[in-house]
Amino acid sequence: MNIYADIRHAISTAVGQLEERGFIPAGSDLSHMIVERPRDPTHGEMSTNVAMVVAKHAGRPPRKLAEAIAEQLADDDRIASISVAGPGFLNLVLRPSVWLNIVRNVLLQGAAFGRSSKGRGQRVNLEFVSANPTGPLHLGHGRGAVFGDSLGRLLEFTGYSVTREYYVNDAGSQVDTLARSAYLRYLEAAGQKVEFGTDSYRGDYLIKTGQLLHRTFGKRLIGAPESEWLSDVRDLAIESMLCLIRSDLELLGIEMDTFFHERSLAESGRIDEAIDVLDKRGLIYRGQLLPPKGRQLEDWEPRRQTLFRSTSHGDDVDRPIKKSDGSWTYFAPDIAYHYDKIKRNFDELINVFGADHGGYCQRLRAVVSAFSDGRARFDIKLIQLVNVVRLDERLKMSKRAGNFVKLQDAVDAVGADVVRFVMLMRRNDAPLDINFDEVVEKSKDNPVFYVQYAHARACSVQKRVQAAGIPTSDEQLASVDLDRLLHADQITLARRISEWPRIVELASTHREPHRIVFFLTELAASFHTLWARGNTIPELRILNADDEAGTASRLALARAVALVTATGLDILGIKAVEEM
RNA sequence: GGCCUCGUAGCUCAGAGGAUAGAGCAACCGCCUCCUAAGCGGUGGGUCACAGGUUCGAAUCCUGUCGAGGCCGCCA
Repeated sequence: MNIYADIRHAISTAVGQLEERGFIPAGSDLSHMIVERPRDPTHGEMSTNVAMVVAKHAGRPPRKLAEAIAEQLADDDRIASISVAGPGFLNLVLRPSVWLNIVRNVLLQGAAFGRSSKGRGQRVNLEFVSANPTGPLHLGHGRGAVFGDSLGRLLEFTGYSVTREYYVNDAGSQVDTLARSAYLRYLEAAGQKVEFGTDSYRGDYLIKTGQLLHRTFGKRLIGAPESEWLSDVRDLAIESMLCLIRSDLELLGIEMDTFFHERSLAESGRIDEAIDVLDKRGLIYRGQLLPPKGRQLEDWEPRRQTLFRSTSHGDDVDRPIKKSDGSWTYFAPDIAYHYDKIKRNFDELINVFGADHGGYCQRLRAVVSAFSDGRARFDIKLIQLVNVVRLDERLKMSKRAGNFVKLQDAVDAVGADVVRFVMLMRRNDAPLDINFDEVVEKSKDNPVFYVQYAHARACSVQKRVQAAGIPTSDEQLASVDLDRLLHADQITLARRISEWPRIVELASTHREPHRIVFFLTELAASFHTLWARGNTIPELRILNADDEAGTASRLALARAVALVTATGLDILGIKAVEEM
């Protein structure tokens, strides 16, 4: 139940009635109508711009139109008062019982409150993380992982069917580098002294892989030419890195549905197949690219290459799919990969990429557009950098530099819930600074605890009452008289709770899980406010032994807060704590 | 040079084309005999980078300028 949608519907109906009466011509376009909570509380509890949207079409001044619509709405028993303001806003105040009934609904629906079927079961392919299988995940990967997973939960909550997919880059030269590095660790495990070049992965996470190689192959690979061991070592090293990555993801409660291996594309001839499809559409040609301007390439020479005419699908320059030696570029398997996604018949593709892939978006859009004749919905969410801030020090993470912060270290330090929450506090396209000192603070400076604390407080009163033997199941609370919750702070809280379905819908539509975080913080604030008010106004204290009926209704409100908070945290992939 | 993402309070950031642009932090002043003070209330703080345009109305949409970060053929 979304009260904003309900009232919006009532207003649409009112406009329809005015059309029927001939007050305004038929065919009003209400697509720009907004029904929202005004920022300024003196503008009522709900406001709409409908009169201004329709004014031109209606050929009447907005204020006159607003008055007519207000008249139509006069019989609606949900509306306590309605007024015309400013250039033609309609400001509504609803009867308190409307908000309180929503609270009752929360108790009846529990975790299902706010759930919707907006997505109508549409199948979404959600690709995220997709980090190269050459080492453990760092914080930057973690941000993409948390974002992707929470977005998946959000979409599922709103009626989509989500496939979480990880694209494993196991075919490029970086996995050969991985294999050579693992081989060095293997020699080390066999008791040899080795030296690591600058072009190898020197992280100690490969030590175990080296030992595993030693256990598997014994001394057989020592001194053998690379051509004899590379492929075996590579396979084992990749598998070992994927284990590492999977366990990193597990730390955050993330489980992928599909690991799609790049190598499977070349092996099954699917790259040729995909390029063929493009070729038949006249999008593949041999040609020469201009050198990038404003940037010095020392060894630049003009070369003829096989190119994809991405410019005919919105890209700003055509893209090479083959190197001059005739082998595929990185782009070619990606083309095949997205061809495969489209053939799997998803209604929508969403890719979660790191910011360094920004320059890659347009050509991928061109690919998807070319394969689907512009019909497939395709969204790329770029995840900006994560900086770890400690005092004035900002350490940028770079995988090769070795001074990156491992995801696992962060989770060990502050816990998975805190890591997840912090990662989701910013829009995905804004850089994120994490101050680990602040994030473990147990105060309102730390939004994780602020939200958790609200939930814990709400739970604590319930436990006390339960201990006293008073029944407090959600069902029982749903049947108590809520209409006695008439204090402004109580109604404010009920209103806040009522916004939840709308927030969920907005977050889902925009694919922005951070909106959930902001809502939960505001909900917690409203609850803390009411709670503290109980210190000065005894009637607002939730528990009052002399007033059982009042206690039950206030408890119902608190329980609704706990339910919505827990539901919201669940979308973020965070456990709500009951005691702190 | 081109492309991408941005530019909002001292700091970190929200902001479905709507009204006098909001939080939190930091600063200052208050609130525990009493449900978790891990909390609450109050005060101060703004040329929404800049300039045009679109319209009843722009932080939001369009164009340009400036600034930050990211990316730009045989790396993935």
